[in-house]
Amino acid sequence: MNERQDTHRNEFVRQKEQQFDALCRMRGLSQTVQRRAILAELARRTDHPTADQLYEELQPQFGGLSRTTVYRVLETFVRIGLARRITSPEAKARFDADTSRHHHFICLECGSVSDVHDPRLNLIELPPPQAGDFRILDYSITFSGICPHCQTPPDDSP
Amino acid sequence: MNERQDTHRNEFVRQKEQQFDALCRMRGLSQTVQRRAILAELARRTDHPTADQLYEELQPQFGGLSRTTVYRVLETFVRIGLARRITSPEAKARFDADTSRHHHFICLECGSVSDVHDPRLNLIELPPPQAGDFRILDYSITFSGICPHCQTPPDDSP
DNA sequence: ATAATTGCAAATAGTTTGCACCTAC
DNA sequence: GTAGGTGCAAACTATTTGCAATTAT
Repeated sequence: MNERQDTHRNEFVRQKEQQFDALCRMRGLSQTVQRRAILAELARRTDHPTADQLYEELQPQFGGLSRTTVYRVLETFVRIGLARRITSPEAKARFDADTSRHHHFICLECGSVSDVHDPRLNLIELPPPQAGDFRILDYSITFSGICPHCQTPPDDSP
Repeated sequence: MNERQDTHRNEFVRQKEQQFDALCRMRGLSQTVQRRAILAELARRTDHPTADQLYEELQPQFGGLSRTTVYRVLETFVRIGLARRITSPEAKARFDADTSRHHHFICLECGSVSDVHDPRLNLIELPPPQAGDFRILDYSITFSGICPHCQTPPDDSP
């Protein structure tokens, strides 16, 4: 029943390992045991684990793995485009008095959040998909990029 | 130049205060100075402030406001539907080895995150709006609701 | 009056940093 | 051999909790 899914997953893991290999060579990064293990575990899982969850899973398998390393390796993966960080860059809660459905833009540079009022987005009749027993109550679109304020970055050029 | 915007904002603040009033009466909540002040400040701002930003802004204005209270009041606002929390419920970073564009479902109950593979979402040609000097690099849709696992909640009924 | 709410201080959770040792290339 | 990577302990930041004092109704 899960055989086909497993096959897909294994194929995905293999792809990721290859990509890792290539990226390391390209960027002059070391292929350490820790990085391999963390990547394999992250690629194998579909539940979007936290750093801590990965640590808890891997630590027993080879002693002396450090939580710190997991955090650092994940950061590296994100930097080189091998993985993505779900949820906002700065992990602090932000609040909005506007409870109507609308969307947000988050600046990757400064972390600021602004409302997105593109009329086209309101035309999209996003059909709360009832699929797979998920009871979808709401949705929101988060755009990410560079805000006007950060377009001309901290004047480094003379 | 900002006159019209200011008018709108003030109107919005007023609406919010009314809503607060109604909700308090309905739910038997106290209308404290702190709650009024935090609501007014949150409603006035459009930058989706963090609890700390609100605290820093309000604290000087009336001595003895506590950070704790700001956190608690915001939580209350969210609970009664007066405000929204941007970013995921549990504010920890989650990672995903799948770097292709796809979307997520987050369970409001248990905080689990799963991929959303609704084909209709891929049809939506979301036009990275260049509007207002925002350089939009990416976007993702986050659905929220109740996951299959949490549909029949922790058996409280006898 | 009395039940809800606040403030303080201390605890907790997630994440980062400094520095000495270790390892991949 | 050496630059880059790791582990440990300690620091930091965001948030929560216990409890006594205060305030809204």
